[in-house]
Amino acid sequence: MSADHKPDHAPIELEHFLPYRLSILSNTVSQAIADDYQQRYDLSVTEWRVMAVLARFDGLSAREVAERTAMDKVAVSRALARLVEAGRVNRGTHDGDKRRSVLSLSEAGWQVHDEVAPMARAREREVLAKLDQEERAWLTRILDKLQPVRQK
Amino acid sequence: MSADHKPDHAPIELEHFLPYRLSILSNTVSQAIADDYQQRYDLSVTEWRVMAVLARFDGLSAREVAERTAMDKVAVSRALARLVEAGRVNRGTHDGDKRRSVLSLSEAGWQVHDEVAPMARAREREVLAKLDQEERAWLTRILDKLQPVRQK
DNA sequence: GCGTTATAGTTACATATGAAACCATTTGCA
DNA sequence: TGCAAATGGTTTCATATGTAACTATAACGC
Repeated sequence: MSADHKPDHAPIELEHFLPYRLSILSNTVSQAIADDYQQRYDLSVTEWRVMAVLARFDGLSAREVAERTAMDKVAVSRALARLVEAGRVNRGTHDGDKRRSVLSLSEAGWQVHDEVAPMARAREREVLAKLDQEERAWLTRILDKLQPVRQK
Repeated sequence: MSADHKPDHAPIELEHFLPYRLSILSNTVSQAIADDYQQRYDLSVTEWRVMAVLARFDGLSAREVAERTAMDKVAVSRALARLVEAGRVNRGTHDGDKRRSVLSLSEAGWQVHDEVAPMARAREREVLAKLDQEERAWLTRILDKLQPVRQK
């Protein structure tokens, strides 16, 4: 009820606090997309991300997938276990290195990808539609500056 | 290795995909802050958020805390259980409604708050320091437009 | 070649999180 | 009043996630 201001304690105003705002926004956006496919395809966000990189980069190892998705290797391992189990990803062994896996989308995997990708893109467009051209350009520029480009 | 482009499948480029970028950025920023206090004060992010709103709004109920933190009531309930247990939050019962709790920071709670808040603010400044004045203004404007201002 | 160290990936454990069921109290209304 | 529906909050259960330990293979130094 009463919004007591305590000047001596300088409390943080969450609604203006960048980390908090980013967290809310990120969750809202990701959740909206996930809602589209999560139950329908029995596919988690991490699994979807793995599929997305395999769609672009065929034959990656699990470690490389982890790099490209910015997920840790355990998460990738688990996502892959489910994806292989579901027949959405083919897993082979690297010729010269038996530790490495060689991953690619299966036919079924491509089918799922080709249905989910447009939905994800559509949701992104919905979000970006709230901004005008100039704002979108600034957003890209700002994200580029804030993001410690970790492309290895 | 080979970055095969599959025009017939139109894979998503994660590194340009807004939801993905937001997710990475949000995690990076939040984690950096959490690292400052997490172990040192045995305080989780959710607990810290609860403390932050109680610092500003004294006497809230658990539900009101949930509203203000955009967390669900289960998460708030758990965070409060730990905070009360640790003696950082005082929990009373509302006069006219025995279901409601009446929450406020204890002395110890204020002490923790007064140490953590400056650290959080400093981290935020570090992030924002990567942007110039104009970019910061745009960022605020963009977040305002993307965020469906859910102040009830 | 052979032992040490590094790397790819999985497993185990402990903790976090969300959904639904649940209890207590209060509200709405016949 | 008195009872059905709503609300505040907690507990339960199933699942997700992170850290550390572990297995297998490969690379390095000599």
